[in-house]
Amino acid sequence: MPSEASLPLTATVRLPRVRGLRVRGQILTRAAELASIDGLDQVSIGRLATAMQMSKSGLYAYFTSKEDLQLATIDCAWRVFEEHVLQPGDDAVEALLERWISYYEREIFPGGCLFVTAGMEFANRDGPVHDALAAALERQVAALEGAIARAGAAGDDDAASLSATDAGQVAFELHAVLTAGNQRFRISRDAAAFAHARAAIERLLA
Amino acid sequence: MPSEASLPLTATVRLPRVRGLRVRGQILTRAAELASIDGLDQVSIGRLATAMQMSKSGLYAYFTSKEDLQLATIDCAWRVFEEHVLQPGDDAVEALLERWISYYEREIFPGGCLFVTAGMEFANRDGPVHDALAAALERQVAALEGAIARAGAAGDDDAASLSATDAGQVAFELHAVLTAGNQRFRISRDAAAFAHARAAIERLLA
DNA sequence: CCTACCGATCGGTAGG
DNA sequence: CCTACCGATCGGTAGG
Repeated sequence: MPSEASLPLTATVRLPRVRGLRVRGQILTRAAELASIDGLDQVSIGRLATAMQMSKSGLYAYFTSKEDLQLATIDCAWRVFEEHVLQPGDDAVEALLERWISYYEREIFPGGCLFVTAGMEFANRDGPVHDALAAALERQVAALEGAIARAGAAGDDDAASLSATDAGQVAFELHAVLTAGNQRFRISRDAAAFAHARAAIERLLA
Repeated sequence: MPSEASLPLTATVRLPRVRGLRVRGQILTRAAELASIDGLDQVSIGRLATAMQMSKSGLYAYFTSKEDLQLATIDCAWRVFEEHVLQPGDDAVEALLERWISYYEREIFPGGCLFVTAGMEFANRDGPVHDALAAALERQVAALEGAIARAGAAGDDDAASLSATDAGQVAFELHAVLTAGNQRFRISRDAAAFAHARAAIERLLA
């Protein structure tokens, strides 16, 4: 029995497992791209398999069901959002907001923010996918609220008066303006939407 | 040939045509309800036929294709929006905005505003359905802009300074806040979203 | 308005 | 990871 442990299991098992994780990541990235354009539900197992040049049942080696795939896709998309908007160091409100708009503007997801699209898609349904999307929305607003509160605590010029009114209220308004910028850019295909969003933010922070 | 005109065609043709229009209206109302909940694409001919207790091909007596049905549904939903929000007489900005929020709050469409849901659903697609939804969004913003401009012209106290800044910018922000209220109410199922929206409006008009 | 049908695609499974 | 298959549903048509 102890001899089992000395077998080169790490080599024969861990390597494919690492590769499997990498492939899984590639599938999820592709799924998030497609979902941002067409919505989560439109990303069928068949279409995604074709896009990845594998068979449908090949995908089922990585995901147990479509819902499982959708949840993993949301997770992947959230990590992308965090990486581009929340984590890059400078957590001043203005810097955070500019990164946020720029993340829409540069089309990090080719179809715009996945959370706006998929959020409304699942708004009226129940279940884990709805809950994951609702949680992502809450986390987005909480990130804004946190940045406002931190700015107020640091004694920032405008920011202090901002959090004095109500950080939650300002966070709602900022989030509304940000997502409206994305929304109007996607639907009207007019980059003026971002100019509107930036002007609104300037007014809000003044 | 002139005798044809004296035949009672009006009785045998117009009556069924009137009934046909009424049935068509009922189908579209049901379609708009379902689409507000699940999205336009999820309203399949089969599901809608079952909901109306008729056969699929029965529906094809009223619509030539699914796209035709979707365009007619958008038309129907717009008329409902107009009736509840735009037309009721008092075109002061505050009254218009209160009707708008109330229209979300009372769930005139059971799944919230069809234009927000379907707008994002078709945001990245091309074709007549996208164009119809984009036009509806533009008309919504234009209605807000018009109300602001009229208030400014009438020499309203706050309103004059409002349109002085930029009616288009204020309309963008009001629309952002309105739709964000609907969005967060649908996803988070928390009526506090409307309190946020009302507070935002008060701040914007002050 | 109906029944009956078309080919395509859906999510998912069997068996390897 | 594959082929081959399942029942269900899709948009749409034929023919009445």
